[in-house]
Amino acid sequence: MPRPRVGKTKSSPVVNLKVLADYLNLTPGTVSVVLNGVPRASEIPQETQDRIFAAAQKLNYRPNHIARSLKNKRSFTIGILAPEVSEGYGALLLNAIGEYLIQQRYFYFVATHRRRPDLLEEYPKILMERSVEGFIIIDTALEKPLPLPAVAISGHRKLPDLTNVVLDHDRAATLALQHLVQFGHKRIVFMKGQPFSADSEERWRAIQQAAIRLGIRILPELTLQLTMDTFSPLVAYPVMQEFLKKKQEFTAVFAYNDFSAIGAIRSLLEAGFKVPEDVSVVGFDDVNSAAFQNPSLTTIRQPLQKMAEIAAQTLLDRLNGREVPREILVEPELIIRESTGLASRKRLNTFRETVRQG
Amino acid sequence: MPRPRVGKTKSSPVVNLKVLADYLNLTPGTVSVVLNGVPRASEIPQETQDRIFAAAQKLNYRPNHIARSLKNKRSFTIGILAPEVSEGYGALLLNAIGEYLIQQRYFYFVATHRRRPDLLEEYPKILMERSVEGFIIIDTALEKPLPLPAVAISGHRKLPDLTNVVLDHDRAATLALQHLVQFGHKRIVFMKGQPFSADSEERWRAIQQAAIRLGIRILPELTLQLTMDTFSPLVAYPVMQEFLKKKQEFTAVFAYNDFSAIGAIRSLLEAGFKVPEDVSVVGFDDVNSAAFQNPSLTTIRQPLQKMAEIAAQTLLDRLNGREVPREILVEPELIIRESTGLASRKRLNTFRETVRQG
DNA sequence: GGTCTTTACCAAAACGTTTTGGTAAAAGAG
DNA sequence: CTCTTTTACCAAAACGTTTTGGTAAAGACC
Repeated sequence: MPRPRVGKTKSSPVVNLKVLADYLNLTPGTVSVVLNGVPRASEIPQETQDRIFAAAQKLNYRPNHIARSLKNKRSFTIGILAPEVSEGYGALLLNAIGEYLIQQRYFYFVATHRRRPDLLEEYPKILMERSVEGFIIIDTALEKPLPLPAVAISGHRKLPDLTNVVLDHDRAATLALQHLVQFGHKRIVFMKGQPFSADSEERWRAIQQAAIRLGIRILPELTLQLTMDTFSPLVAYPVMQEFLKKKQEFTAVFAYNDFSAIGAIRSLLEAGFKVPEDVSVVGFDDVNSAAFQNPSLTTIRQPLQKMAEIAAQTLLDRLNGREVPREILVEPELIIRESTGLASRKRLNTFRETVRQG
Repeated sequence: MPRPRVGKTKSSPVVNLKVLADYLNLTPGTVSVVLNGVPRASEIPQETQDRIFAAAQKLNYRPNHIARSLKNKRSFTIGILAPEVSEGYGALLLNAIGEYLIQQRYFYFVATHRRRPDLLEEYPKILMERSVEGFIIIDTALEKPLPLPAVAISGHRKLPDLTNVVLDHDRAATLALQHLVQFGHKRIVFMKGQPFSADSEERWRAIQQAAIRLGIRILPELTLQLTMDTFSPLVAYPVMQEFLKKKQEFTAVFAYNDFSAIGAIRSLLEAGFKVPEDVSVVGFDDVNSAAFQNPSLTTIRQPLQKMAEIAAQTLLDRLNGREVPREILVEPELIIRESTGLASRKRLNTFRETVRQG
């Protein structure tokens, strides 16, 4: 370990309880009691209390959070585990989590494991060395339970002392498919999320179920599997390109998320399809930029900031000894924009032509 | 302060130096010396050292980082100040900073001040209570110097003990304008960044200078001022709408960043303009989704991950006692995609028609 | 004026480390 | 066999808090 050569640039004599107490001709213990307003502070006369507060203000005393944590065994810090701080999903969540936490005087450490199993094993431990009090897990499929209270956003494993904040995927699938059905779509391309993505399985289950209910057939030849580990539109772009080579008939795409929708649209446009005239596309998430795509994205909105807030609040509740539910369901919303439209017979035909001419 | 009711779910007896030492029939001091491999460890015979390491492994001893920080006065934690964790810019930076830091066994706290002066005043102090060793400042115009070493990304104020990591804005402006000039653009709409955005001033200065060099006139009636405090495309959408009502002649837009470019394009398309046939648009930043816009964005790429890494590395160097420069310049790159094209006379005329017919 | 309460504090231990000054015991020197 | 050196540790203090058991001094009471 390197020598501690770090420090204050200005060597202003750091004022701790000791120097504050000396200044007041009191002991640190007394000052601490008053400053923290614990019950026993009532033993101290008002006059002295005023003196203490005044001096603390004057000397600009700031308690050392580290010393305090050591003594109290509370760090007011939580750990966040995520595959990465991604542009849409991750940033939105992190921002909302951070806002809530800082209001409650908590902070967070984030460890991005890039889905590497060794890091997924290691990082929780490092975070615990740092005395985090609990975890928020984002888009991460845990193998083992964590030894501290945790809340998962888009996790689905039932694990001890873990609360899952999950979207109502059944409702989400129904909203999306209903919308497409109403526009007359029958041959719909579905994208299955990457196997490592926490939502993939559950969402796919929900889609299959909704499809049955709505009388839509999910055709293997129209089912695409995402594999690339990225949040960029690249996740779907080549997959869609490959698919188009097979010249299948279809009039709509239900993407795994907004970024895959964006990548797919890009690929469709390059191949000469028009969106939504030839092909309708539905996204998922409603990231900030979805509304500003061209065409703007019809999508299933996940209330991400709300989910983030719920997650943070639930964890803090749990940390402060309250009972919390094992699962919290949040409702999606269908946001209709420009990327979906009628699948008329005529359009289907033009579309066929397009395809045949390649 | 609430009673510390928090804790391990499983009450596995937490193993600290004391219990490890007891287990070994040694004292904590001895064990510490060996485990840390400090020079004096050579006094301890190899056999004992092996015993210690074996026991540490067996009991799964993890040093308490808080206690260690208290003693060593090193927290291996830095503070990040940013207006928010935004979707493009912020997320990209945070991700890269985090990757670098965690490799060096550092972590960060982020405080998002939403440009509120009171929070900008308060948060650095809270972060310092938490014993951060230094700061990374993102897109934040500091009023006063911070009392700890700091590195600013896109900051321009010269302050003591602060290193600025800045883009070469002169080069950036030249690249963009040259590109437009080569395509024959003369009447170019410029966007000035929000006054509170750290890059606004410097970038505008660079643009003005480059314009003179390249013989382009910056016309007041073609100069747009952004004001909205958001990283979403909404930042430019209404501004462009307003501008279009004035029916000015122009063939290109140099946006303040990618999101404002996206918002502007949206607005142009809605008004019936074609991009790039009628109007060319140049963005700035090259966020992940820029390549997947439709049309894909021609833009000035800021090497954000590189800047983030430089910032993190520089701060750590400084913290470990090395000399660091006051300013580090990074080079932009022109990424030519679909949103720019020729401004031919003919096109200008068609464009005029379009405008006249409103 | 002695005893009992109350008031207004203090002293010391503890949290889990690291660091430094010692020191018994063993080994080596003569 | 004594004296010195080396070996292999230990003991205690310190980091900045919080908490708890005390305790002098002042006041109340008879």
